[in-house]
Amino acid sequence: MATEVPTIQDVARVAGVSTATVSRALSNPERVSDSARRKVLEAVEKTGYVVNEAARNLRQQRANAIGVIAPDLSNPFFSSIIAGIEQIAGPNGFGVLVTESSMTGQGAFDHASLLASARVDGFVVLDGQMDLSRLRNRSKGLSQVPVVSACEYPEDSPAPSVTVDNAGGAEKAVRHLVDLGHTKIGHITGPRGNILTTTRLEGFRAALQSMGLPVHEDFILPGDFNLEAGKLAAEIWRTMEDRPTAMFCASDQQAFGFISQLSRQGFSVPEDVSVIGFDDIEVSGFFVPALTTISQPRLELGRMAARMLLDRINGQSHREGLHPQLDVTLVVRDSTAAPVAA
Amino acid sequence: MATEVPTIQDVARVAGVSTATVSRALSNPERVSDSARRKVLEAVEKTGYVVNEAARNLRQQRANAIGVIAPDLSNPFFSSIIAGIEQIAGPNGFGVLVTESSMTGQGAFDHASLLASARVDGFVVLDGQMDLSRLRNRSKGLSQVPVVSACEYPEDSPAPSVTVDNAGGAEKAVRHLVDLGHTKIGHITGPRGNILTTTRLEGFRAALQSMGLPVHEDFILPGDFNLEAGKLAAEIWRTMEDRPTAMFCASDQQAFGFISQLSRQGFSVPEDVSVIGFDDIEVSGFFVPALTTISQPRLELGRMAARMLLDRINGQSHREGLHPQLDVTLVVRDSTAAPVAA
DNA sequence: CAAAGCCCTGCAATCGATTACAACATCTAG
DNA sequence: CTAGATGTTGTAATCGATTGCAGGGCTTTG
Repeated sequence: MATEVPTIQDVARVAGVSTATVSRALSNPERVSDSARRKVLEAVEKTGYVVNEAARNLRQQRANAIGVIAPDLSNPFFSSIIAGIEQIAGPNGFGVLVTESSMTGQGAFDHASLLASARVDGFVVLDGQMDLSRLRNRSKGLSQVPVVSACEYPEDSPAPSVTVDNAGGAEKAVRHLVDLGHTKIGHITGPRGNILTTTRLEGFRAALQSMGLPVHEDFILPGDFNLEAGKLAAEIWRTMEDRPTAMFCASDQQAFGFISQLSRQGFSVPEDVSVIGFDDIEVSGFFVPALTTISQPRLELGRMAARMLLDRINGQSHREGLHPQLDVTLVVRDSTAAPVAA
Repeated sequence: MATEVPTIQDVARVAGVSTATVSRALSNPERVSDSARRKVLEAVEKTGYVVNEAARNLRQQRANAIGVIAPDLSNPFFSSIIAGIEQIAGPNGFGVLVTESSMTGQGAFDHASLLASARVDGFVVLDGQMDLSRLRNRSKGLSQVPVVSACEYPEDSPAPSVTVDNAGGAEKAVRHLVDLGHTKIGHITGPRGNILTTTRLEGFRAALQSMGLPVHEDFILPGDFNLEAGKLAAEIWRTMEDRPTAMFCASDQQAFGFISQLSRQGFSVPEDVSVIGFDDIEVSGFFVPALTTISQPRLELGRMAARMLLDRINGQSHREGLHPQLDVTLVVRDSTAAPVAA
């Protein structure tokens, strides 16, 4: 029963043709005669032949796979992007190799080289913290590999990237709150040093100013994108003497943490404070209260990144420095409302 | 600048040794002399050499990679398991290839063969719906590949699997509700035909009976694991004349959908109805109200599956039919309470 | 001092596919 | 009828690493 795995030689023997013909019949069907093609297909069926990717990759000098370096796989935000990458890569015959960059203390280095060389034809990097230039300088082998950053991108990277309009999203959030009548608007930021953090914060500041509102530095609370950060921020908010009546959160998860902790303390949203998030992850519409947020096209982000990477792999080199920016949209739900009169 | 990728030949030339020595110096350092090893390492450094995985895989007849077939990447439940797989696979020198089985109408077939042959050394299958035996019969090539099912497993599969104690979890959930004083307990099931659905449902029934409570068939609502299903179930609950005072939901997401829709309709949890979920995904502790649920060791699930698969790949064949079952725990939070007196 | 054993190294075969090239058959046009 | 074009096929080189085998040098032992 446990027979050998059939090779192209076996197929050729069964079909009564050469291996060259088998190979051609499978990859360029129009280049062989009808009769040969039929014989080959029958033989493939009979033997249960599946091409050996390692041999093909070696010969063709390409892996038919792309690597994805994600900071945190269990974050639903990233997994959606990965799903988008899959949607493009799969049908194009590319496998998707996923690694979590947080895995080693060293950063993603060992994993990157694990994936390196003939293993993948390129990378999509979802981790803005990762030092791409170091990665590329690591070895000649790696420096050849095309890279596309998605979502977060290192500021100085020459690699193409696809992002969303973070500043614009922040502005839409602020405008929504202002339209509702808020004037005391706070912000919980993302983690320090993250490009998303800074662009959203800048967008927040710029929006307030353009609407003629002052920026209270006290209303800007340092945070992170996760649930815990929102909880911590809620504790700070509670202790403030002069509280903002609305908070713009850097992520939906953060907003959940914030709301959760507040309601545990007897406050309610949006009565005591309006909350708006960023991301529009799936559960946001089902939170209590349903979360008003800035919706990112996460799947499209992944799809576009994959498309760009595949193009580069296939030699249609976009000029370096291509940085498309996708639009975000405001989704109004139940966590924002007009402020109650003081 | 855009030089060729260095090969082992280049390293050998620079180091002044044969390729055999380079290969040995890198994979069996103790088998070469100190001086040779030093020369090789220097040459590697100088050239920036990275091994070509395709060539190695071809020669060694192994891919140093495992495939994961998941039903839905954007579901945080699965991505946690994948993270666990990664944690074991990575340090052992294995890459992780992820595919979404929902991707093709045909099921995961094309993807499976995409991954097949020398591309991966084995699979972890997270999709219980997938017809494993068909997959294995597809070709001789595939039938050789070791497979481990995790979480969901096809009932008749001979493949080893790692699961959690779903029936036990259901029982813990019911017991908790009974302890609180509930007697009218309902259940929203998972999707039809899913093994998790049936074991949890059976566990639910068995638990009620063992505690001397009747099973109201009307209180068992058909559902799915997602948010929408919970919302639908809430609509049914609302219209019931004799309503259960507590609901055991087949997943946390479902519970969120249920609670969300109820509160939108002016009901509140746990005052009007207690709700308990299953999974304990990250956000559950931050929901409003924080969700009482059955916690699954998701990371450990992935880690164990990866360990079992790696063992099989390395020839330490567990006897076929090994099916470890991990324990689940009850996590009491705020979505359950004693029923209000009628 | 010779035989046996060990360590280290290099030669060359090998993994399984793809593909350049050449050979051959068949067809077309002059 | 023949030169040339066209279409189909097979031969064999090739991708880059690993590894069985054999040989050379050195040490140990009788």
